Amino acid sequence: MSSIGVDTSTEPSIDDRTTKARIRDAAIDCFAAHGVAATTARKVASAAGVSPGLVIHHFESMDGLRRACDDHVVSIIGQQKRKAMSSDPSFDALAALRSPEFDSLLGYLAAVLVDDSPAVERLVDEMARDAEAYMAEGVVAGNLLPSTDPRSRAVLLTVWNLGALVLHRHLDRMLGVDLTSPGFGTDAVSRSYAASVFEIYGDGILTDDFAANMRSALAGATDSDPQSRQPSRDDEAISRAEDKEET
Amino acid sequence: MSSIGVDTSTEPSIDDRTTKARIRDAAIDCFAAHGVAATTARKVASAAGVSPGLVIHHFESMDGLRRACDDHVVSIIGQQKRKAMSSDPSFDALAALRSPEFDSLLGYLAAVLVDDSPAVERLVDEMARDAEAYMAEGVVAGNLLPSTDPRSRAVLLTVWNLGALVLHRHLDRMLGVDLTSPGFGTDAVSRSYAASVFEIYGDGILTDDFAANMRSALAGATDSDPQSRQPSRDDEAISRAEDKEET
DNA sequence: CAATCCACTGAACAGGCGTATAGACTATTG
DNA sequence: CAATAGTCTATACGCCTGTTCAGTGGATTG
Repeated sequence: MSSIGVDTSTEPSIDDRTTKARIRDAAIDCFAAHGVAATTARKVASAAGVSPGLVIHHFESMDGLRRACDDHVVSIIGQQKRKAMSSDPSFDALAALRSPEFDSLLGYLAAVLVDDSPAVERLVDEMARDAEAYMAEGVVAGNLLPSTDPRSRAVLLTVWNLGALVLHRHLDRMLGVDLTSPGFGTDAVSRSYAASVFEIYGDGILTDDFAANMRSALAGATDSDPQSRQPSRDDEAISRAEDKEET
Repeated sequence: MSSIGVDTSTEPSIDDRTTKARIRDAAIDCFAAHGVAATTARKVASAAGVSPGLVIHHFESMDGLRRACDDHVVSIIGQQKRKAMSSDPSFDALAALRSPEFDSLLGYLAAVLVDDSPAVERLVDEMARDAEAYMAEGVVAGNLLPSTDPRSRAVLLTVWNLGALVLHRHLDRMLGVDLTSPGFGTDAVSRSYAASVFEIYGDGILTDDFAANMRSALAGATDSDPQSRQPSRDDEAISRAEDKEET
C-alpha cells in the first residue's frame, strides 16, 4: 500500500530508497545477471542485505516480485519515453536507459524478453507500435523510405533490435560490442557497429537487379515445389539469400 | 559408445531408435517447449517413458544430457549444411531444419541461444563465419552489395536472424508468423513476412540523402556532448533513427 | 504510559530437485 | 548351463527451493 516512487534522483550519496525498493532493485540486478530461473529468494535477499522472509513479506511471492520488477522497468521506460518526447528532441530515449542510474535495466530486459510475461508482451507490442508511428513520421519527413507493409517493417526492425539485445553476449563475444553496457556508443568499436547497422539501413544488402529478381520470385510464389523446376542461375542465388534470411 | 545415427527416416511406423536416443530426443522436446531451466530429469524421463534413474545412467548428469543435446543438434545442422552444399543447390539448409523429422530442433535452438554453452557459442561463431563467406560469394556474383566491414555485416545479419528466432513467440503474437514451425514458408502470411525482410534487404529503410547525413554524422563523431549543439532538423531525425537503432 | 502497528529476522516446513544405489530382468558369452 | 554385462526400475539421500510463522524491536498512536 505504501507509495514507493522512483526517487533515486537526488542525493546519490545516501541511499534513501525504501527497503522494498532496495529489494526490488536487487532483484532486477539478479535477474539481469543470472537470469530469471537462477534467481532465488535467498539470493535476492542477501543481495539486498535482508532476510529471505522479508522478500516474501513485501512481494507476497517470487512471482509477485517478478511482476513488481516488470512494472517498475516498464514504468521507467515509459517515463524516459515521455521525457524524450516532451523535452530536448535530440535526447535518445533508449540511450538514456544505459545511464548508470538504471544500471542493469537493459540486462533485465534481455533476460525477460525470452520468457514472456504479460507486462513484457505489452511492452514489446507498445514498442512496435511506437516504431511504426515514428517511422510513419520519418516517411512524411522524407527521411525513411515508404513501405508496402509498414506494420510488418516496424515489427521486424523492433524484433531484430530486441533480438540483438537478447543475444548481447554473442554480439559481445564476436564483435566486442556490449549493447547492455552503459558505455555503449562512446567507444570506437560501438561506433563501427553503428556504422554497419546504418550501412544496411541505408542501402540494404542486395544489388538492385538481384532485389528485383527476389521481388518477382516472391510475387509469383504460389508454386509449392521448387525442385520440380529446372534450377536456373537466379534460383541458386535466391536460395543462397534465403539461407541468410531464414536462419 | 553405441552409434546413434539420425535414422528416423525409413519405416516411420516402428520406432527403431535406441532408448538413449529416445531420451535425448525427449529432452530436446522438453528444452524446446519449456526452456532449459524448467526441464527436469523426471519430466524428460516421463516424456521418454522411462525412469528418472535411466536418464542419469545414460548421460551421467543433467548437464551431460544438455551437452549431448547440444552435440546432436550441432551435428544435425552440420549434416544438413553439408547436404545443402553438395547436392541440389536450390536446397535451403535451414528450411530443411523445419522438417517434421527434426521437429523441435529450431525451438531447441531458440531456447539455448540465450544461456550459452560452449557448443552453442561455437555454432553461432560458425554460422557467422559461414554467412560472411556466403556473402563474399554473393558480392563476387553481383548479387550482394559490397560492405566496408563484411565481418560486422555478416555478424549483424546472423544475430538479427537468430534473435528473431529467439523472440519467435513475440513475432508469432504480433505478425502471426512462427519461425520455429515446420509449416513456415508455406502460407501467405509467412510469404508476406519474407517480403518485408527482402524489402529491407533490398533497399534499406533510409532515403538516400538521409543516409548520407547519417554517414557524415557517424564519420565525424568524436563530439561527446550532443546537447551542446543547437539541434537542427537533421539532428532530430537522426536521433529518431537512433531510437529505432539502439533499442 | 500502554497499545498497536509494522518492518524485520531466523527457524522451520513441505516439496521438488539431481543423483546414487541396490536389485531385477534380459541378452550375450564362455 | 553358468556367468557376465548391460538395461532398466524403484527407492532413498541430501540439498535447495518458495513459503510460513512465531517472535523481536522500534516507531506511532491513543
